[in-house]
Amino acid sequence: MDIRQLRYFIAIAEEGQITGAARRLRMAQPPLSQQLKQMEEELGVELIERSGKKIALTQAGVTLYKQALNLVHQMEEAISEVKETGEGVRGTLSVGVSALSSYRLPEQIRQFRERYPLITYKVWKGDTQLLSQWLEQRTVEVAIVRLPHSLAHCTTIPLLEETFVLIVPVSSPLSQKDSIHMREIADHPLIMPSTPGLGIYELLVKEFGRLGVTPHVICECPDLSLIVSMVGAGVAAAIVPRSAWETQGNANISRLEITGTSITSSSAIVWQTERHLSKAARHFIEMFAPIPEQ
Amino acid sequence: MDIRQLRYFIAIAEEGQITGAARRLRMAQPPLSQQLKQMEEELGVELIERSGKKIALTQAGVTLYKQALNLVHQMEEAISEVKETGEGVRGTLSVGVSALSSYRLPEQIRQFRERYPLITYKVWKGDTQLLSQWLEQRTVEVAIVRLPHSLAHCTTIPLLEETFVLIVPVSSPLSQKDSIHMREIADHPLIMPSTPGLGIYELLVKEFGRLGVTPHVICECPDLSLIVSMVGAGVAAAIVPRSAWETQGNANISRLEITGTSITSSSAIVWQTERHLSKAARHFIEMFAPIPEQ
DNA sequence: TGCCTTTCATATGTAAAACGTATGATACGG
DNA sequence: CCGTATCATACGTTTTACATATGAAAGGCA
Repeated sequence: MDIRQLRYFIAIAEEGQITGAARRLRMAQPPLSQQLKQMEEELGVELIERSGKKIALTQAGVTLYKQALNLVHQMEEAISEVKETGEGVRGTLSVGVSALSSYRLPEQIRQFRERYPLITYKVWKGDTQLLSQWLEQRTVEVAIVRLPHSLAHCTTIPLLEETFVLIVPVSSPLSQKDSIHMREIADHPLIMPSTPGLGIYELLVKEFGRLGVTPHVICECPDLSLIVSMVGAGVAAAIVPRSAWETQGNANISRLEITGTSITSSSAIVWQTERHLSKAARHFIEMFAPIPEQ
Repeated sequence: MDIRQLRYFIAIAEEGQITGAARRLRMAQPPLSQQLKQMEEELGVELIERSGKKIALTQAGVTLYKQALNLVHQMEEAISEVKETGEGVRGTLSVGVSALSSYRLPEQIRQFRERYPLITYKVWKGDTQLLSQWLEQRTVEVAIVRLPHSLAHCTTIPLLEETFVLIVPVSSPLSQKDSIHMREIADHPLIMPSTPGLGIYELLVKEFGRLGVTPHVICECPDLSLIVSMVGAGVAAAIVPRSAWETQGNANISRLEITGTSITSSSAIVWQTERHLSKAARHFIEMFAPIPEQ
């Protein structure tokens, strides 16, 4: 018993005759009679009542008809779901994010969902070491990290570059200003974003060095929302990517533009070069940038 | 795409390799690879990731696996349901009853349900003319009537014979007695069961005639429960089959054995001889008596 | 590293199954 | 009563699923 035979039976049941059903199925009548007979033998049940010219469904026939409708429908549903999954319009996307990139993910997912509303997500958050492990084990297919990173065997596509801003508590005298020179920042206690393996901390320290000053770092923290909380609580000021301010900022915090420097940071989307990318992941990446040929 | 291929894919997914799946399916490995390839082409989707020796399901593969499990299960359910219907352990049984037999039907159905709990019922109640029409149109498959009847082209199996009893209101002086002679009944006003086409009325009248008396019939009624109600209300006495008293009797009614006669009545189960009987109907009939060969 | 084993893919032949054509049997309608 | 329509049977053809033989490539082990 297979789906083809179920389709045959549906046609027979709905046409009320074998000849008509055969016409509808664009096939000859004898093989259809033959298939019907075969089904009856396989099931050990009469499916139609043969009284001369006309046929009528037996009870078993009615049962089979209902079931067949259902099964054929389900089969079609299944096929289209598999196709959609293959095309990446449905499926599960596993994304790893570093702590310093995670705050942008919700917006990225929101945007992606507009185009591919059937995709579901698994989001993992961890430091570079964990991300590397997850990429290796295929726990995640893609990761979003801060550049520069130290992930091996990966293709990296940088996302939008962004400048840094200084966020300060509104209680601070600095909150009266609109901007501040990089060199001047070194005079104030600072909280710095820092995650093992991520280069932002080194990048900033090197830039301070180029300007001949040493920052007064009172706290390193890998979690941006925690940094923002600390600033909001009046602990100190912090240098953070502009988008971090835009998404996490609140009334307790003021933002100062940083002058006298041109350092930027960018997130990047990363995946293992040699391994297979699901269509969903491919689409996700392509939302930001074209994927280079292997 | 058919069920067979779904089974193949389930084996591949669960074994994690094609060779092992082929072993489990008791077939050679190449045709299985071939079928898998064919499915992928039909769906336009990669189902497994080939990285050398090992295989892993793609997202589309996972989707298909889940769907396949579901579909194969549903197919098996459907097949067994159809088989059960064909064997008459499931299905719908349409029964017609004459008014004079209907009061026994609940017990018959209760009994039948013990053996075939999956059967559902459609019960129709009407006079002989209607029953005949219903049998003809296949509105009902079988009918239960009082003998003798006048149904054409039907096979009749008599059920248990039963004698008649006289039921009287407890307010009647007759209720003091245990039995009464048939001839004596003619002295009292009577309600008689009577349905067009059913022979009970004629049977009883003829019996009175044989004894040289004429009954004093003040009411003819085709509905037994109505007769019982009337007796209970003190309208008159009534001659009814014994089982009618047993099932419908109540505290307002006394029963008297009838002596001086040996007339009996029996219900019978009836169906159209030349037409197909569903297995459910066949089993229902066989609960009471073996079905004669055609 | 090199060899062996395991696994998947390809090629080709064979057996089975589905299908089409031709034809016969039977019932319904004019 | 005959013509037409429908289902069943018989037989040949095509398609397709399967088996065998063999090649390619990757992982395991010395």
